[in-house]
This record gives sequence, structure tokens and C-alpha cells, in this order.
Amino acid sequence: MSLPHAILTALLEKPSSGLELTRRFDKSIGYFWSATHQQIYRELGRLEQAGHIRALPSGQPGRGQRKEYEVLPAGRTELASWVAGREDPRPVRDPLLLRMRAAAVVGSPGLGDELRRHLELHRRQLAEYTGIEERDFSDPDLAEQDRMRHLVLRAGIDLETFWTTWLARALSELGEE
Amino acid sequence: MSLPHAILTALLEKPSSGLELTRRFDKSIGYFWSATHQQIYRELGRLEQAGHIRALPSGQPGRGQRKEYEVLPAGRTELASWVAGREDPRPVRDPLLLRMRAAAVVGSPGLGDELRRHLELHRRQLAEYTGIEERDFSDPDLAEQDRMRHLVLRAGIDLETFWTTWLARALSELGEE
DNA sequence: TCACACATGTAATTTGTTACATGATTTA
DNA sequence: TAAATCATGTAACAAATTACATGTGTGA
Repeated sequence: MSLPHAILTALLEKPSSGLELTRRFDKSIGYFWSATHQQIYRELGRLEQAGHIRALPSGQPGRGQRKEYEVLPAGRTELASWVAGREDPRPVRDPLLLRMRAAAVVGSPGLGDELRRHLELHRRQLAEYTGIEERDFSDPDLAEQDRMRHLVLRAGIDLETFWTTWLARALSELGEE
Repeated sequence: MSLPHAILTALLEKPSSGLELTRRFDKSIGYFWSATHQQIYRELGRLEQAGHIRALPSGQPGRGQRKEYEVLPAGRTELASWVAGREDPRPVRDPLLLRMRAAAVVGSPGLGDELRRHLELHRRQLAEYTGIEERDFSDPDLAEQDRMRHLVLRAGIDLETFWTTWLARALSELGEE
């Protein structure tokens, strides 16, 4: 039940059309909750029907016509009660770790290349995050809201740091560095 | 496409019945690829139909009767080619980070309690992993297979370490420690 | 006017979750 | 013999993924 709440959060930060949301889910929000445009359009329809958001009035609605949404009070209430609730951490589900475990059983030609490829991808993501941190959060005096956003970004940075460190170690221990 | 490969890996490590697999997915394999018994039974059916596994011959088969599976050569081949392939890291999807971002918008009464609860859960998981490490991987001379399994466990330890560190930091920065 | 980017959607399939149903075996 | 546990399964639904379809506006 996270996608609708991700969309409500994004729309509260800034009313948007479906395509704009899709772009924002390719960065920012998408850094911790990814979604494709198909998911987003479907969910926008559901949220509108539930009375949690509404389309801003515009000239002529229809296919191919931009449609911008804003959050209604009911949507804000729903989001607040979701935030206040409980939800256990999800168990990890990582295909690369699974593949390494499988490689221990059936052998692993070429696994080193794959680990190097992932290492490079994670290094890039890390560089992007630290760039954002310098740009947006270098001021030490932040409002509570921005301290929270900074913490979320920090989680992204720390996670990418974990991956780069772990992958480098894996390559070294497998004699593949 | 990871679940069938997780099951093939588990069955290669040790032929098992559906319920045994379910238990093993509650630990070990499940530490990086979780699955419920419904998913497992469905997937066992598919794998059997695809000729990747077979049920070991037994007395009288049927509902309520234990049914043990082993991997066929075709299954091993399939697993090996999946391991040798490419697969990009998945984008992160974490509800807690999303909730924190939402809390920055709609407020966050009680978020501190939830963070403390998660911190405690991650500490326990971390303790379980380090216990396994001491029990199973304290010998410095490991075969390649065991070095790989150790690396996978190490990823679990490092991930839980990340969470405990990040959560403690979050509590402290939000003045909730 | 034609290609391209913008923009919104549908359809089909797979994967994951939740709830329930059924039979066999053990043991109090 | 009744309850608990072991064991396998079905059904219904929700979420995510992949591929495709359709219309609008703009500038070369």
C-alpha cells in the first residue's frame, strides 16, 4: 500500500500531471520508491475515484491532454494516518545476493565481471547523491522538514556506500580485483 | 524471475519437501529472498512441469503426503545460465524512507516510536547474523563455496549495521533519542 | 507535412499476499 | 478419540512488469 502514499506525498510537494510525476519518480521520490508511468496513471485513477485527489479544471479534457492533479483534504488525512501507523521492515530481496549463493553451488564463470559492473553503477549513484547533498543540504541550519529530507538522502548515500564497499570486498576476496 | 532460481538453489543444496523449503525460506535463503509457502508450492508445480525438478518416488502420493523434490540436469543448467547472465540492481523501495519523506510534509507525531521499534528489530537481526558468522565462518581457511556464502552473510550483517546506524542517527537528529 | 516529443492511457502477464480448505500423523 | 501438528494445496485479490495503442502540439 505504499504507491498511493508515494503519489500523495509527491502531489503535496507539488501538484503535477501524470507525466511530471513519472519524471519525478525517476529521481527524488523514485530514489526510495520507484514506479513506472503505467502504475502511476492507474493509481491516479484510483485516488481520484476515492476522492483523495482531483484533477484541476482545464480547457478540454481527454486523451493526449495534460491533466494536473492536486491533493484533497481527505487525501492528506489518509496520508497522515498512514505515516502514523506501524509497518515492519520488509525482508531483503536481492537478486545479486541470491545469484552469489547460487554461484556457490553451480559455479560462477563471469561473476567477477558482473560484480564490477554493479560496482560501477553503485559508484555513479553514490556520486549523484553526494552531488545533491552538496547542492541542497550544505547549509547547517535546516528546518525540520529539510532535516528529514536530508536524512532520507543520507540513507541513500549510506546504502550506496554499503554496496560499493561490499562489492569491492567481494571482488578482492574472490581474487578478482 | 528470482523465486524459481532461489528454489533450485535451495534444492541443490539439499533435496526437500515444500514445507521444509518453507522453513528454510524463513532463515538462510530467506535472509535475501523471502517467500511464503503458497508461492513455494505454486513454483514447485511449475518447476516440475517445466522438467527442472522431479518429485522423488514415494509410497502413495496425494494430499497431506510429504513430497520430496530434487533438481534435474535441466534445472541445474537453467540455474547456471541465470547466474551467468546480467541483471541490473533494483531501485530501492523502502516504505520507512517513504514515510519519513511523507512525514516531512504532513507532520510526524509518533514517528520517533516507530523509528525506535525498527531500530530494535534491526539490532536483533544483526545479532542473529553475527551469531551465525561466529558459528559457521570463524575458520579462516574456507573453500571457495564457503567464502561466497560468507560474503552473502556479510552483506546481511553490513545492511543491518547500516540500518541500526542510520536509525540511531535519525533519532538523534530529530531530537528523539 | 512529417518527424519527434509530449501526454495519457489499455491489455496481458507475472509475482506477491491473504485467506481458506483438506488430509495424514502423532500424542495426550 | 480428540487435539495438535505436519503437510499440501486452492482461490481471490493486489501489485508490478512488459508491451502496446492513441492522441496533441511544435518546429524543421
